[in-house]
Amino acid sequence: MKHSKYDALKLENQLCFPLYACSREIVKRYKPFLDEIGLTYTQYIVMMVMWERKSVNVKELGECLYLDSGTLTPLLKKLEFKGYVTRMRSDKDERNLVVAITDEGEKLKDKAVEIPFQIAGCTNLTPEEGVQLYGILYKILGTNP
Amino acid sequence: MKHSKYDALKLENQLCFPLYACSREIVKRYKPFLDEIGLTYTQYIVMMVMWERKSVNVKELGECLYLDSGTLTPLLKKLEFKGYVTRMRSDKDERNLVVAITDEGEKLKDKAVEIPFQIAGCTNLTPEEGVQLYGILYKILGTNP
DNA sequence: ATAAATTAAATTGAGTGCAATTTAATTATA
DNA sequence: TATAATTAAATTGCACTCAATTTAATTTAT
Repeated sequence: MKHSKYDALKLENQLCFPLYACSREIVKRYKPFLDEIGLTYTQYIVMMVMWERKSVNVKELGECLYLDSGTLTPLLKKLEFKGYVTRMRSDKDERNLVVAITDEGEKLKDKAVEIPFQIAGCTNLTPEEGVQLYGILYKILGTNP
Repeated sequence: MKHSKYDALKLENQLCFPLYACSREIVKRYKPFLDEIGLTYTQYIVMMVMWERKSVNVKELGECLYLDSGTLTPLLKKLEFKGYVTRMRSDKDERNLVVAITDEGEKLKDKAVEIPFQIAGCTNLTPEEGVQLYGILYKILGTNP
């Protein structure tokens, strides 16, 4: 096998590329299930936070999801329009926007609860591989660049 | 620890979420290096294919990168405008668009060759973890949903 | 040979992502 | 206490990403 100083530039020698491709691939596999409840993938993970926390401000949401207000502001307006959350400035500090789940949003949880089980079979990872992957990904996320 | 039937909907119990977050995080870490050569991450992986293959059609490129013409067509027009590739219909089959690297595109490779080494230190994974991650990601990509 | 089916790109439109800037509110400081 | 610095969202603008449709070329089936 011939070597060149350019080997490091080959797609097959990258870790970033399969990570990027895999991420998009998995989101694509969620789509048919998310379509049934009318959410995009990003809206779904926002709702996951809402189902757990009931009420958060945009900053906290951004910290949970690694997203900023440029992404979240229009997305939250859509979720508000669909009736799943409310958006109100905080009384204590009017810079903060409090996002709170509605009854409709709570109801959606009962439809969404099936999704993790429906999606479970869509990769062929062993439980050990799942655990490994989880650990490695969070190790990367924990690294300050 | 209390359990609920909604546990599977918690963000911390998802594999897809850290994958999605990690992918975006890594692309973000490439940005300062890619800025120096004036490419976006997606343009960079397209150029990686071009540096290896010299000439491909859009379909092949899409298969390599898991992207479709909706993403590739405008992106390739930008790379053509920058002078790194040419775009020409195939003589044999005019449905195919042949994308070929230019001399300018080849020159860019010498600037880009440093990037994999500059980026190498940006995660704290052990070599074993890198290999594990690589294997697991390609296992997922190889799964037909 | 011609019509029907298939294929490859391009186009369209909705929805992110994100860097950079702006606006408004709050806090820290001279 | 005015002013400066900081903070939280919103806004702006550019670049994807992808489903669905359209257009044009080629194959297949009649």
